[in-house]
Amino acid sequence: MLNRSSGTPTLEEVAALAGVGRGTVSRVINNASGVRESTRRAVQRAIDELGYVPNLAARSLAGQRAGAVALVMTKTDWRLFGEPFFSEIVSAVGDALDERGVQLLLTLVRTDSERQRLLEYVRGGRVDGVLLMSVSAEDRLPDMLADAGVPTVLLGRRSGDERVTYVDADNVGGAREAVGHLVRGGRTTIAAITGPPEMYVAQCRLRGYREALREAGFAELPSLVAQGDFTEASGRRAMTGLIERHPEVDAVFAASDSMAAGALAALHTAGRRVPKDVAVVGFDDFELAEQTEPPLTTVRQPMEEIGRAMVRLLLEEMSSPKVAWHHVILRTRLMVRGSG
Amino acid sequence: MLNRSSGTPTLEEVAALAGVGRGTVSRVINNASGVRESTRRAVQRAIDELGYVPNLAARSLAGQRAGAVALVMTKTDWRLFGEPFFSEIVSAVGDALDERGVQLLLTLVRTDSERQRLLEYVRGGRVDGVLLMSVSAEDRLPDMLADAGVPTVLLGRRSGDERVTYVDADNVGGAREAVGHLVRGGRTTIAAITGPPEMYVAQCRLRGYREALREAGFAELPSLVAQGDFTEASGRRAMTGLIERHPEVDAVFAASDSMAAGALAALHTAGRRVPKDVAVVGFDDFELAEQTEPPLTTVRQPMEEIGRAMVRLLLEEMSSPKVAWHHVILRTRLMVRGSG
DNA sequence: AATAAAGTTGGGAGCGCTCCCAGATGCCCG
DNA sequence: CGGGCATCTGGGAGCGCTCCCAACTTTATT
Repeated sequence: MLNRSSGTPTLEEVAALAGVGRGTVSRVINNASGVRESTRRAVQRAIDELGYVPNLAARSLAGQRAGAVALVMTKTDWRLFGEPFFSEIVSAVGDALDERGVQLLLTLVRTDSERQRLLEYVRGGRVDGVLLMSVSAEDRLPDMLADAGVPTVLLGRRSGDERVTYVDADNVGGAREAVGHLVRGGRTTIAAITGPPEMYVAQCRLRGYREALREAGFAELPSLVAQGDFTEASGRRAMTGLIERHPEVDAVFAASDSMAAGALAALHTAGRRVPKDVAVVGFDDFELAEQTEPPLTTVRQPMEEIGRAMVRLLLEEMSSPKVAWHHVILRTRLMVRGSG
Repeated sequence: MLNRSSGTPTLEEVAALAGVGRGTVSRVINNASGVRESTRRAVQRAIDELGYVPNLAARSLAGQRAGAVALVMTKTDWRLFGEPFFSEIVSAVGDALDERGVQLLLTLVRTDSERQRLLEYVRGGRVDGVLLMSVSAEDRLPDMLADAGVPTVLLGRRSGDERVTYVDADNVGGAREAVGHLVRGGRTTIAAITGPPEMYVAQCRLRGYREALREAGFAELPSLVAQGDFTEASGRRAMTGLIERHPEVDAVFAASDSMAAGALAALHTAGRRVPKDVAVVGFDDFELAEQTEPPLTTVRQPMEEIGRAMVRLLLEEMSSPKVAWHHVILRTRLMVRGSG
């Protein structure tokens, strides 16, 4: 009985209308090769006429795959959602996935029970792979997923020898470029405000700062490095201390825009003019960066590319038995604005 | 052949282990009635032993429903994601849905093509219902979904006579309470900074302001009402104009926290002290509100309840043939902080 | 022109689950 | 102690699709 013209049309109905078999229609909608062009067109016409949309459930059931991947973010990420940083990645990931006909499941992991549920989800075959937004160094989730045999790609890495596939920006290079820019601008006493030392990304950015100073032939004063925790308040505090210790400071590299904004505030309070007296450079290119007074010079990560790379690696890992960890490091770009 | 002990266990394997039929296991995992307690326990034991997780795809295919709902947000919403406003709703929605075993699909609709894709998705039966975050007045998406026969619930309404099920906060009441608070604080020249007049939510908040003035027996001066567009910059501009026109202004009700923050900045520039010279009250209770100097007194919407109500209405509409539009208006709460 | 080698196509056999009905079982009452 | 009714339980019939192999066409080769 194929003539029930009610409800959503099925593949079988398309086949009947086009006068071909199910297999052929399946090949057409999956863009598989081995279909004569004329046949393909006929099938396509039938699809359009019926307004056929493949049933996802049937597809996953028969195909033994979910046709969906999870984009997991932790509580912390959630906060940052409004930032271009994340929304751009999510957009890029969404686009790239859509092109492949893979569904994106945005998943929020805040508590341990939610983490457990994710694991269950994944093991239950509801998703074929997992994309993890920034994970902290002590988070074992990536390893658990890997152990469960689930294709996984990380955004950023937890340490220098990450054993899971990841995509990261060139934090060292970005920081070096930023500080190099300060050097070329004639600054001679360049301070740094770093992130938590246990975070790999903070280590990288600090390393870039050091390398740039060395390249410039500057001595490296430990007292010129103040530690923050990536928040605005910590940036303010760090900058205040820096001014006290080194009143002669004429530039500062902050390892995040938030801290740079804090530094800006502290400099303002201390009566220093930016960029005249002190140049400030941040990192991330958050929304915030364009709204500060003056607008922040900062290092931008190629979000679009990062998102696309993550998807590419994940799909690769999904299709072929995992043979290796892939690591992709993407170049950053210095956005020169008013602050330095 | 049931003894292939490889891969994910199936319902059939659970049934075999428990010594019952498929139907019984199905009843147990779906919490259906009509299973003897002893049988239920035996099945549960088998489920635990095998670590059985139902296959979602098979379930939707057989059950003729997707078991998922989409939470749709527009480009604008995306921006606001970091705000408690949205993340709280998403959390609440996610929790409520999880309890019902329904999957949440976070969907981003930025372009027309994405809007088209959503429609296709929905029509393709990939989701059973749609939750729409703030939609603008001229957006026809809700109607299109309704026409397609898809259960839909809106957050907020597009106009006074919205013909789709929605959940909204009591914007009028919230504004009235905020302005009433200003009145009780002894303020006599209370200005308002409104949102775009074509937005229903802006109209409501303005109405609340007017009602409160009327209640207090104050005359309503049109020149005391300045228009903004919910952004910080517009709030700053509006406040500057207000100060020029009415140097005697001693309080301002801003229809959003962002605009209130802008007003704060403008007042600061003009040398007015807050709350001594001018009291400021916002609306939304965004993250921002606690960080301003001084912290912003504002109107908070019951996000948790809003999210839960949306889910409840959606599930209701999904299970029963749509017979009526449901409208739920939730009470707001005035958060009194330092600014007024 | 015959035969081999590609290139195409149809459709059977499930994927794991829900729905639903027939059959089995248990229980109460006369 | 048997009939009748309510309560449980088993399993057949799909849900719509992909995979895959056999069958059929077309084209190239000798």
